[in-house]
Amino acid sequence: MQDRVDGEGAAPLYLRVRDQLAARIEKGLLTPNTRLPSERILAEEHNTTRVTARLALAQLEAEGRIYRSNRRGWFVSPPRLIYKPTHDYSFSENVTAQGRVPATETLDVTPTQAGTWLAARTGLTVGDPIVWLRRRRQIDDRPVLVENIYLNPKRLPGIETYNFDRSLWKLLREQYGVELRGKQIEMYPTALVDPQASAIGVTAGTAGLYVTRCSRDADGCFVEFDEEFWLHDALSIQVDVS
Amino acid sequence: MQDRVDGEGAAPLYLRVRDQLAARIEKGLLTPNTRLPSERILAEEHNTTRVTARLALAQLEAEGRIYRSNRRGWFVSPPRLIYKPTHDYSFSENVTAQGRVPATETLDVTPTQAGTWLAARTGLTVGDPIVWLRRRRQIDDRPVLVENIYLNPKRLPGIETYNFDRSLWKLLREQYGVELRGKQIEMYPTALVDPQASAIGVTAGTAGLYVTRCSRDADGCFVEFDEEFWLHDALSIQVDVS
DNA sequence: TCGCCAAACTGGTCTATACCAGATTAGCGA
DNA sequence: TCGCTAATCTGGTATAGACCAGTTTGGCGA
Repeated sequence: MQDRVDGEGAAPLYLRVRDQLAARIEKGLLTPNTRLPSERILAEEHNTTRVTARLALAQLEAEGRIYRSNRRGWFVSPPRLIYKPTHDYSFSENVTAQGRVPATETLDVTPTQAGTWLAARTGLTVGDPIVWLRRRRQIDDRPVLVENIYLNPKRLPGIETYNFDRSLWKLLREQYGVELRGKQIEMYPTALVDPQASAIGVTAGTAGLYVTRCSRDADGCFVEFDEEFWLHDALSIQVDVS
Repeated sequence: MQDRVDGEGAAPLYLRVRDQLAARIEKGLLTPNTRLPSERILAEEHNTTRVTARLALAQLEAEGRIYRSNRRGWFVSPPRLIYKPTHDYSFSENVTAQGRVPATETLDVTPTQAGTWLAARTGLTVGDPIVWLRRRRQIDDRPVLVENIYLNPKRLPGIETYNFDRSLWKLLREQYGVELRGKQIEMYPTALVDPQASAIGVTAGTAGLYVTRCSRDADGCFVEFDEEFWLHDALSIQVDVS
């Protein structure tokens, strides 16, 4: 009731809080990966409550300008990684080339069999052997994606014995002479839910981008199916067609 | 305090509400474009408050399973439109081919000049003439995107005199003999903010997908630059590479 | 039957508060 | 100096209301 400076066409309070924070970021007062004032402080600064402060923060989060680290605070998002899913660049090389520091962790390697879902997308037959690989990848110590990779052991015998904390693309090329040719890519924005949200260390419901990629070698033989769950603010996709 | 059926590892209440709604949708009890129970009803059904009910709804919205219509209620999302930005399909044909009903409205046509931002992305020089076209496109009466199109009048003389409530791609081909060749596409998830949010009729902060496309003809001459703001649940992107 | 208006209903915004669990930090004791 | 503990701080979840501005609907009157 106290400080209604606004005229008739005033924006909602939470958008004004948003604007004030956005301005601080644009002016460079808040730089990438620095912590924002806590929700309680923000609420106090604007004579409002945490609920409203959180609305403003959620808005900026949806825009990809800030992100949250579980119970540690809100941070300014770094620039998006430019990602060209049609290229064979390795994640590590791509991240490094953009002046960032990549890291990869293998979460799990399991030999299994193709189910109906995978069979329909790869052309395999249900029951065909598959090596299922789960990895988490980071940029500058921030986990930005988890992935499920389904490898074809018929084309890649002994693949499960390798170490996967490096470029898979290099491994395929150097050890198996694979030249990837055909690729079908599909992607859409969606929220990350468990188990992927937990694996990345974010709350279920955090905005993400779901990307799948089916790769074949020069003979059209199925090599790998990749399913990536990205944080929505971590990347910008580029595709060039000629 | 009353109905804590949960053991020690119970999920938060808002996720249980989410699960119950998600199950109703999956079972087909709630079909695309039908209205969900109101927030107050949902809160009552689960012996909780609107705040918690809204958390559950926001979760499903982030997943792209439901959408909101301003002060009318929450509705089940229809399937995503499959969209291949590397193809020259017209929006109308693509939507029709998937059994849906498309519509296009021209919001604005303005002759103007290229600014630094557009010049950098198109190879034009600052000050070059441009025809700026704004359109809104719908699927089954739901607005799903707004777009800014920047046309090159040097390559397309008299372009501003046409009606744009139809396929631009057909217009270019039939009236100007344009065969689009080179294309640079960039996209990333972000929230829709004004003026795009208002133009689509959603609240600022609604999740979206930002897509830009720079098209050239067979001679490499710049034809059009397209900037699309999609609702995040309305589309699935597919790219095939060979 | 038709058109209008008021009531009822919807989500949008907001206050004020509470308790929890995990992360961080300050300080104390070995 | 080092390591541990306890206090403090953070966001996560939740309650219980309130008022507003559009949308829809029901009923009344012409």
